[in-house]
Amino acid sequence: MFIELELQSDRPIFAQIAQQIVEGIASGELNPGDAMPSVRSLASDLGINLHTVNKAYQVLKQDGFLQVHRKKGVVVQPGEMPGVTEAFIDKLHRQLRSVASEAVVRGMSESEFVAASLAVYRGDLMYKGDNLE
Amino acid sequence: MFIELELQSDRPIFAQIAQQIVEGIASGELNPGDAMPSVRSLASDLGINLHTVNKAYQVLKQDGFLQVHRKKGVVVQPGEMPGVTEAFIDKLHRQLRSVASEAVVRGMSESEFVAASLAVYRGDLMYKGDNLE
Amino acid sequence: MFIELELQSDRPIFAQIAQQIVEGIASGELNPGDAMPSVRSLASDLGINLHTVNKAYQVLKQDGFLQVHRKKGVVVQPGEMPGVTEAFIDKLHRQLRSVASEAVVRGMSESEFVAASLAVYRGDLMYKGDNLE
Amino acid sequence: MFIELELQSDRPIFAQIAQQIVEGIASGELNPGDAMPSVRSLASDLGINLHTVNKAYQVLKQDGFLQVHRKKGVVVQPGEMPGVTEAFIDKLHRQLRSVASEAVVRGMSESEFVAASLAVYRGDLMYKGDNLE
DNA sequence: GTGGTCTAGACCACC
DNA sequence: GTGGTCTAGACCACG
Repeated sequence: MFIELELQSDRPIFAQIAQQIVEGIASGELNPGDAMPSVRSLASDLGINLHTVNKAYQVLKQDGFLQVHRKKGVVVQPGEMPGVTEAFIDKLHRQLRSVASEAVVRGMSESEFVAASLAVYRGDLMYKGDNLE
Repeated sequence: MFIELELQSDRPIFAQIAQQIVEGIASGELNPGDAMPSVRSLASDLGINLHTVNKAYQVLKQDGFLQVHRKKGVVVQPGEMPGVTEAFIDKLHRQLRSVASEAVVRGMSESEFVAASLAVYRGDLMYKGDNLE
Repeated sequence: MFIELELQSDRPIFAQIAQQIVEGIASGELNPGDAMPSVRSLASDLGINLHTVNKAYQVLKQDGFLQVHRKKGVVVQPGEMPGVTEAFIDKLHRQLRSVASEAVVRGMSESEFVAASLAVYRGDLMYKGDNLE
Repeated sequence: MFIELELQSDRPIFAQIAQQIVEGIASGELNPGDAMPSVRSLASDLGINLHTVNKAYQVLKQDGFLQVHRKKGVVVQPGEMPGVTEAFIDKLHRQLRSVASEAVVRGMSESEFVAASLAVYRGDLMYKGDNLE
């Protein structure tokens, strides 16, 4: 699991970590039940504070993507992943809307926009697709 | 031009204003050359601080969506709107990626995701569509 | 709003704070829309670190009892309080079960146990009851 | 005696064990004088550490629910079970209060709350009730 | 060793 | 002024 941080981004570090873990799950690089590195080791690997890693884990635990297991530490949700909840739909629409309106104003066509969405969606399945041969 | 703020959102108010102005342009509710309300009046209408409105305008001016006109004050870009720059493509991909990976993990199908993107893109053209008919 | 901490309790400080705020809402001492003290001021009042107070606020925000308002800081949920969710029922049963089984073994009768539950439930409405005259 | 652990619960394993033993006594599944499985065998059955089971036994011995018997090893308190001490009343009230106040805020009615308490109390007597008929 | 909690002190964006 | 984030370093319960 490789995580690359942009320390000087406007996006919080913990959010970057959380997102890349989700991407890892989406791509099949991380599988249900897999053990995550301990907060300490990941923090040390990334050269950041353990609390920052911990916050990322907490956020994902809260959303149901990770679980804290008493014996194995933090693991990727071994049971059922959270589904397409109403809250997620809301979030999805809000984020899409913010980016779509700018695309419209900048003159990006409908097909270009949809093509970009599709490409990105498929990109997240890259690894998994490779694994499935 | 109606702007609705969510004071308890995690999204900064100035960003909410900026986005809704872009949406207004996308939908055709705001047209090139239109005069924007003065910082003071908009701030007063929204019941917020002058600085907040000003920051929203600054951001949009910076991106080329607004212009400062000698007599009319702040106006919607009367000339050519900023196009699909490489920077925008990057931003688009980054934002899509963040939401797409979560969609994948939550089990949202490719077609559902693309349909959502399309719906949102078209939603931004709602007003314009109405006007065109 | 008075909060009393047991610094040497096994119960985390942040949890004590969170619970006493909920009790304050239950009793009517805190009403929807009321502004909570800032993390800094409450922390200073209680003689603890601001992060500890912050965590209590975060937990309550997560559960929907508090909201973070961009202008007023942290406020008591002004809209609808979270209802009797399935998750709460689960939590309720788990906690009741833990205490009820011990009550049974210690020979506390059914009526004594129910009476205690009732008394405690009503106790939480003490202030509110007083206010309603 | 069946003990089921939730490894990903926030509740310590030793506490889960201790509670389920108390529940076993409450339900009549475990009777005064009954021999408890040895620390080693129980630990092995549950697939956990010796120390963890030991700690559960220590806690229960401390409270008077278990006793160390010269020959039989650890047994369920053969004499008089601990009664309704003042310390227990305190604990009972503290725990009930924490859950009752949240119930009040969430709009759970007095009768619903009392009904839940009663149901849980009786639930702990399920087995015993079955045996008595 | 793990995660959970707490402290202390700092910088930041926002309003 | 507010809350949000990050760092550094510490202690604890748990397994």
